[in-house]
Amino acid sequence: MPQKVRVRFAPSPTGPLHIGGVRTALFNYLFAKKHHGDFVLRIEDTDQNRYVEGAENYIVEALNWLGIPFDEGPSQEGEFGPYRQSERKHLYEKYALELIEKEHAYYAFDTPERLDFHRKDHEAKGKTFIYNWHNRLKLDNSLSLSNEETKAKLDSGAPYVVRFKSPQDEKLLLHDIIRGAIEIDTNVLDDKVLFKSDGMPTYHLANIVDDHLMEITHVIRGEEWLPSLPLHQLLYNAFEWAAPEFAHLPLIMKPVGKGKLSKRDGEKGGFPVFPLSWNESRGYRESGYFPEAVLNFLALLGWNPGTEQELFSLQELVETFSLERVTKSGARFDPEKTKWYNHQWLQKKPNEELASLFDSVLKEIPQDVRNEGYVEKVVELIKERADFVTDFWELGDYFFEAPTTYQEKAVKKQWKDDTPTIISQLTMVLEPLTDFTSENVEAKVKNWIGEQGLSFGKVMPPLRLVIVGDMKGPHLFDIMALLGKAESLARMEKAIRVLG
RNA sequence: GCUCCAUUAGCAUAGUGGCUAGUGCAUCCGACUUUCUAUCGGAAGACAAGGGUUCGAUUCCCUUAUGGAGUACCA
Repeated sequence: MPQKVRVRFAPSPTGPLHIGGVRTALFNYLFAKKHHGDFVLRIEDTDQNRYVEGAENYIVEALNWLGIPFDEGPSQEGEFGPYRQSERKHLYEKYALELIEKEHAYYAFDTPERLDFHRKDHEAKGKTFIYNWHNRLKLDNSLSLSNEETKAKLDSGAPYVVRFKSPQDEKLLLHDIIRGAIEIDTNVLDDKVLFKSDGMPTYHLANIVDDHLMEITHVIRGEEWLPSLPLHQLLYNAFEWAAPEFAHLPLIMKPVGKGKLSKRDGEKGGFPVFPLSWNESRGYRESGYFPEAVLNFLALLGWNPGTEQELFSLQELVETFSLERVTKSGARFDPEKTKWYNHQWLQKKPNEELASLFDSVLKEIPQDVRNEGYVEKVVELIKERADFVTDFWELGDYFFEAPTTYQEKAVKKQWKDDTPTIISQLTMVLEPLTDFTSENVEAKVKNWIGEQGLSFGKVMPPLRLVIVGDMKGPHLFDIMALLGKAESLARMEKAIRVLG
């Protein structure tokens, strides 16, 4: 019977989740749901020095906002809890000892200062200090010391760490779902610390132990972990545990320049790098992005379905996703494209929903101009050219307030000596209309232009200026119809007074 | 420096041992009987370089270059 798929997202609560972390979470979620498995959130807080207040809540809130909640995690306990490593602290030591027992690990007493000295010393000579087979016997540890000496040190309470004894002269054949086979020579590996002198495990130990205990079947994480894969594989071997499958996701790179995407890029480029706001940094949510759009662009960053479809709902992503179709190389982040995704999702939203979102910025506008579905009709006309709900006001302010000023450049270009006369005559044409629909007004105006032997250019642009105050907006007659006869005529008369 | 990973147009990517290398964003140009950051139509633009293997390579192999990651008692 095949094992149930279980994946985990294991962030460190050292700050807000950034967009790369969110994508890792998303891919884990998609993979889990595709295979009807479990998505586990595990908080990797083994480094007390880097703990940041509020970061864990932030992570949970971000996942919820995006609609990719975890099945098990803190405050959502399953049978594999607890889900914070700090609360699992007591578990790890015995595994470290087991490895020492099996001679896959050893005690090391070297002080951080001493190691630092070695590193600096090597660096000065143009060499790299690696704590492993070639020098471990010259360093201060239970391999170089006799059993008695080691015991004496331990008994005296001397601080120690536990290091992994990486094997010598072995060729390790690793497998990654995205990258395929990876071969590595164990001689270049160093003896990583597994257990710290403060009594906490390092990431490496805690990670392997927890993944095993939590019955994780697939480890899907960022490419920055690829160099740790040999160590992790070796640890599974040492414990004689079956290793999960691994998939290392490509990194998300800066829009311009070198390196991976960072918080500063967002500040420079004026786009969010966090799902939710964090202190001064605005999040995608606060910038007006829909969770659907964020999910959508994130999914297509480093993954594609192999078809030309670009717009996916979460459900469609779950159905279509596969790790085999994840790209191998880093993906440069394109903030422009994220807007396009939001634009697309905005078009899909019902006018009613958009209107109610828009309504909240409209609270200063008197109720009587926005009753009877007026806002919905406005939204219908302007949404096509909007990327965000927050664009609506800029795009359609004239639906709520008559122009108080007229765009200068347009006035210069469009407002000729005879324009006031034309507009004035036009008011008289429109005055008797009882059926003030877009089609009817359009027919009347065009007809009149024809009768007068005028050109469209002489009438239409100034008329737009008069109604809108600017040379923008959707089809002019749609605007006039929605504003209504009284308001349209009032604006025409006002413009004649103001612009003369 | 060392180790590992990658390399199709400005960006994200599809794809193939052999027809004009496909798509989206961005760009430019047209159209919508003259608004537009919308829509529609069109255009331009790529297989990093050099060696092999092969009848033939963007596709397979090697080298170089470039980019990325790691190299902590951080994750």
